[in-house]
Parts: sequence; structure tokens; C-alpha cells
Amino acid sequence: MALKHTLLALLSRQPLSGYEVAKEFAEGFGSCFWKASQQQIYAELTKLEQQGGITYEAITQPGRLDKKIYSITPEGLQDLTDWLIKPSEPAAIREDLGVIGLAGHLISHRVVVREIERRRQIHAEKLQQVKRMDEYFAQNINTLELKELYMHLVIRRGIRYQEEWVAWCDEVLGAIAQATDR
Amino acid sequence: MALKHTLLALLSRQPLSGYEVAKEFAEGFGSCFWKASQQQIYAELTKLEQQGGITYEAITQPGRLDKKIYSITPEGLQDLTDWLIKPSEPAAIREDLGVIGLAGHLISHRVVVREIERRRQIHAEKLQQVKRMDEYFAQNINTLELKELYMHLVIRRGIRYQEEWVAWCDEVLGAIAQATDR
DNA sequence: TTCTTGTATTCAAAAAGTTGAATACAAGAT
DNA sequence: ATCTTGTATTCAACTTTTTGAATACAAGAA
Repeated sequence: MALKHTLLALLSRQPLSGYEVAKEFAEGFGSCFWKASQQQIYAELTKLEQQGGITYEAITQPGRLDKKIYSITPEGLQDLTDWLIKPSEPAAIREDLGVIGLAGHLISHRVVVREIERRRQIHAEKLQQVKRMDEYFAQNINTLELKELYMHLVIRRGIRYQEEWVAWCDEVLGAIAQATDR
Repeated sequence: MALKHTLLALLSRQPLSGYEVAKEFAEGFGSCFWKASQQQIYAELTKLEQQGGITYEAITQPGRLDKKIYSITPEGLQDLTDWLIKPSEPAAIREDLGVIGLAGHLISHRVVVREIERRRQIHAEKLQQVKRMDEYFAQNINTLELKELYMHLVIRRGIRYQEEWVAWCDEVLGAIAQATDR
């Protein structure tokens, strides 16, 4: 359950509402390495609050539900650092597209090509997005503090990941073109 | 629920027992793109059989439970090809190690370095493993049929993935060394 | 001869994640 | 005047995945 610790880590930087946390995962830095739905985030935040790892300050808003600004507690910070020093396991890969390696030949190669082209575009767009996140860090690379450097490096992981996808799609497209040409 | 279709795809190539399927995911080609536990595989196989996508032939073994050799049915094959032509979404990323981008500065950089070194080694070993899987395909690259080519390309995805990890770890190690040196 | 590894399957509880909503208002666009 | 987008939270049902077992025998190693 690393969502818990990802939330703790995010809130260790600054207090945020559930909505802002969800936005961070959907569009911001969090999207480089963690995916979670809004509902999942709200549920986990409630649980974490009950466990004492975080607290919230309710902002009364006339005519609607309170806005809750969550912040980390000393217990939450301790939990986070305890977790950080533990060895991590590589994430499980579960990529639908890999199934073509097993059964791609059961459908027309034109359908496969179209699909890879579509995926190439998705990853190329994602790549532009993560590159924009890295702009500030890349420009000040030699003066970054460790805190910023770590963030830059994880964004670099996101950049490499998307670059790798684009390059693989190109390799696949080239190889299929060559093979169906023979 | 792409585990279902990954199983269908695997069994579209040859009949296998649950044990063999699990081994394929743990060590074989399946490990390039899909992770599932043995229990999960057995459960899914039972469900798929009840739905009619696969059937099994029970091999009686004296003194122990029957061995079930599963194979795909025409309905299963139809289900698989229907699924294959549908657009796929990029897999969700959930990488524990990414949390250091948010909170790595809360612990000693020496602990971070040790952890990245450990991860580098894990991925370097995994890389050797997937490269071995690709040996036959890489040597016969110009004479592969589409069926083999697809498998090669997905293994290439696995190779690139692990190479990318190793390269990123090196980048991180270099950057931390430089930053802590200043 | 005992221990480990490999073959082979099954059960069950708990945790995590997905899908599909409902509620409510402000601000800007058509 | 209505429609969409953005802010902000909550509920509930369902599916998927993880965790932690139990059972049982063969073959080879120590």
C-alpha cells in the first residue's frame, strides 16, 4: 500500500485539499510515478486521518461541503521516513499491449500498426507534458538543492519512460513495415 | 481485466497446465509485460473455464490432485480477437521508488544511494534474463515470421525497459555524487 | 535419512483499485 | 439564458490483487 506513503510524501511538502492531491496525481509531478483515482485518494486520506498520520483543517464554505486542508503530523512523518529507508521492489508490469507478442498474429497487421501509431502519439504527448514539468530543473541543473534534484531525477524517470515508449513504437513500426514488405 | 486475455493469448499458442502458465509469468516471456500470482492464475483459469473460454483435460495422477491441461475454445479465441482489435490504454504506473522525488531529502543521501545501487543490480540481472529470451529471435531477425516477430518486439520492450532502469540509476548515482560533492 | 527443490492445486480473508454515480456552486462561454 | 468547465466531496457495488496459508509426492542433495 504505497499510496499511503505517496500521500504522506506529498503532504510532507505542503498542506493540500483532497482535490489538489488528486490533481497532482492526474496532471502534476505525481503522474510521473503514481496513478490513483479521485475516489481512491479521498478514501485513503480519510483512513490516514483516522490513523493519525495526517490532520485537516476544515474550511467552511457557504452552501456546500467543507473543504479539508490536510497536513502531515509528526507520526505521519515518522511513518514516512521509516518507509523510505526500506528497500523497494520493482513495480509490477501489467501492460495490455504486450498481449500482441503472444497473439498479435491472430489479427491483421494493419490493425496492429494503427494501434501502435495511436499509442506512439499518446506517449509523445505525455512526453511533452513531463518535459514541461522539468523545464525549471533542467535549466538550473547545477544549482539544485538535493530536494529539487530528487524531484528532477524522478521527472527524468518519467521523461525516459515516455521516450522509451515512443522509440519502441518506432522500432515496432519499422520492423512490421520491413517484414510485411518481404 | 486483461489477465483474462493474457491467459487466453497464452493458451492460444499451446495447451498448458495452471502450473506451467504461472511459470511462464514468473520466468518466461509473460514476465516482460504481465505480473500475476499463482493463486490469481488458478482462480482466473477456473473462472475462464466456467465461462467457456477454455476447457481442460484432466490428467489423473495417482495419489494426488488431477493435473488440468487447459486449452482455448473457439469462443475463447473469438473473445481474444475481439479484445485485440480494441484500442489499449497505457498501463498505470505505480512505482514506490518515485516517492524519493517528493521526500527523498528527508533521509540521508547515503541511504538513497545504497537503494539506487541495489535497484540497479536487480534491473541489470533482469536485463540479462530478458536478453537471453531474445537470443534466438535476435539472431534470426530477418527471417522471422510475423508471429515470431511480434514476440521478439515485445521482448524488446522488456529489454528496453530494463536498460532504461539501469541507465536511470546511473544518472541518479552520478547526479547525487556531483551534488553532494559541491 | 532428512532436507530442499520442483511439481501441482486449492482455499480464504483482507486490501487495493475500478466503475459509476450524486450533490453543489462559481465563472466564463455560446 | 443555457451549457461547459472547474472546484470540492462522498457513497456504494464490484472486481482485482495480495497475503498467507494447506496438501502431497517425486527426485536429488547432504
